[in-house]
Amino acid sequence: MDDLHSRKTLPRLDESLLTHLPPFSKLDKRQIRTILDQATSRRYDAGIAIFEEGHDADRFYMLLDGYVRVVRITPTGEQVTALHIPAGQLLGIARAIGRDTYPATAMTATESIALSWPTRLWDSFVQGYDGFATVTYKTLGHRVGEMNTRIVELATQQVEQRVANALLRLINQTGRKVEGGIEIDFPITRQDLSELTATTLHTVSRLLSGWEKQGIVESKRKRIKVCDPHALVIISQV
DNA sequence: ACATTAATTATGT
DNA sequence: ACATAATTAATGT
Repeated sequence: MDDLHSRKTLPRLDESLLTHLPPFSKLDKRQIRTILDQATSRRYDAGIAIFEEGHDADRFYMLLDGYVRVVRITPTGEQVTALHIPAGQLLGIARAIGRDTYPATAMTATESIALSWPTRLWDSFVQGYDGFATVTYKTLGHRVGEMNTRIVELATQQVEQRVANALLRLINQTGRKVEGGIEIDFPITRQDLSELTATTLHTVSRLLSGWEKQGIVESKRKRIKVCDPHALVIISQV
């Protein structure tokens, strides 16, 4: 509410910001221009809530840089991370699934910047822009699919397989190739991993220590590198 | 098979 | 120096 009127003379956003991103890739320059002119851009520090579960979904967002964790808070106050969203994807699109409040909280995992639009523009985006609807519903479908498989994992697999799977997904979606392995591209703690897998940070710590001795992973504080993805695949399939 | 508790050590500002 | 992160062992369900 109080951060909007500080943007009178925006350093005019460049059109190339959006031209490559799937939801907008089919649009011409003029369309992108009007979309950008309606957008608000904002920078977020790491660990900040972009929006919170249950609040009025007054805006929807396009993450331009950084990573965001979609988090749900249980009645007992624990956090459960539903999924991670990398730069270049939409978030807060409650309107797309017919809601007027956000179903979860979006926390920045890194310093991030995002564009946002008032939710009342959503319908005009869907109707007026070719490819916007199909692409967003595709990523939406992908997300529920992922959450679905995670639910199955939580119900059927045991802890070691779950964190192995979580690590594999993380390096697939947000992995960065580095010497001798793939590293997760944002700071992640054992606590974070435990929230992803519904276990404790202690168990995660033990597992990682064990894997580290076997040369499967390597980790410093807030950094995890997977050296032998295949070994994790084996573990995850026991 | 895993959580909880607690004590200890390491690491980043 | 201080807070936050990670490890480790012991005990509990």
